[in-house]
Amino acid sequence: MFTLDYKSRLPIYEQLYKSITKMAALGAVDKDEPLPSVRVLAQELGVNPNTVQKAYQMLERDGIIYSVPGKGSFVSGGEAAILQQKEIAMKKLEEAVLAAADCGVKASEILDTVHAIYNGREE
Amino acid sequence: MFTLDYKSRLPIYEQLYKSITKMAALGAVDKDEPLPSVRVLAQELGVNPNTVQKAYQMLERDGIIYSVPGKGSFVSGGEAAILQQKEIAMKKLEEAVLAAADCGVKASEILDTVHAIYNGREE
DNA sequence: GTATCTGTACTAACACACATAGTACAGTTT
DNA sequence: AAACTGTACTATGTGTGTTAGTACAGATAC
Repeated sequence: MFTLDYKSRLPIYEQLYKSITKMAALGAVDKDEPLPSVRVLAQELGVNPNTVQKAYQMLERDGIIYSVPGKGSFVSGGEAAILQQKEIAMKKLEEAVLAAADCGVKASEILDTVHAIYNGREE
Repeated sequence: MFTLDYKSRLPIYEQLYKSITKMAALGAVDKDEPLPSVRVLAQELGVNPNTVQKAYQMLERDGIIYSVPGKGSFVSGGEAAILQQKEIAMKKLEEAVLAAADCGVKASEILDTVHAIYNGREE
């Protein structure tokens, strides 16, 4: 269900956070759908329950999921996730464009790249 | 000369690496211009000489600078730096565009953003 | 030649964040 | 009652980044 890179510089709990946020944003999980329990997911991934809990807490703090003691954790409506993901993407886009411009890349080259990516997506 | 974020998750030696690479790529430092010595720069930045040396070693490994024992460290021609920076920027661009597309951002919106950035740069 | 700079190469120790291990408690479900 | 859920807490291990200190050889200036 999730793919982790245990050797990444990114902490496991952040990888989990990003994974679940992305799934929520893309609609891969439905609203109010239950997530695996802290203990179950920890065992599935081969990590400590504390690590999963940390990710869940961050997700709840940001409105991506909500947790009910005794019942479980569930994905909220995807709006918060979508907005967050879009904001991150646009910020990264701006950074990349500015960096490319600094290196002398022409606007046309950037635009061509964007076109190529969009064309490659729908075929 | 350099701005460091001592609390960043990015190690200081990597911040230094990126700073110097960017300066070399943008022509802010000339070819064969001497860099501050390991010890001097360390004192200026308030860090350990070992940390600076680590950055210099990585820079030399990647052809951004060259070091001569007994003499000092000097910036190479900026070509390697420019190529590397451009490659990084284009890769980030692709990532950002894909992420934005996943969130339902239209191609036109991306293109508008790119245009806005380029227009904002020359005025 | 001496002093002082340079890069380079080590070892030892400290600090911090991440992750683990274990325990405990209250609420929910069966 | 049993088995699950989230939550909270302490203690411990571990790896990485950083510091501290020392040492040596080459280059430069006096």
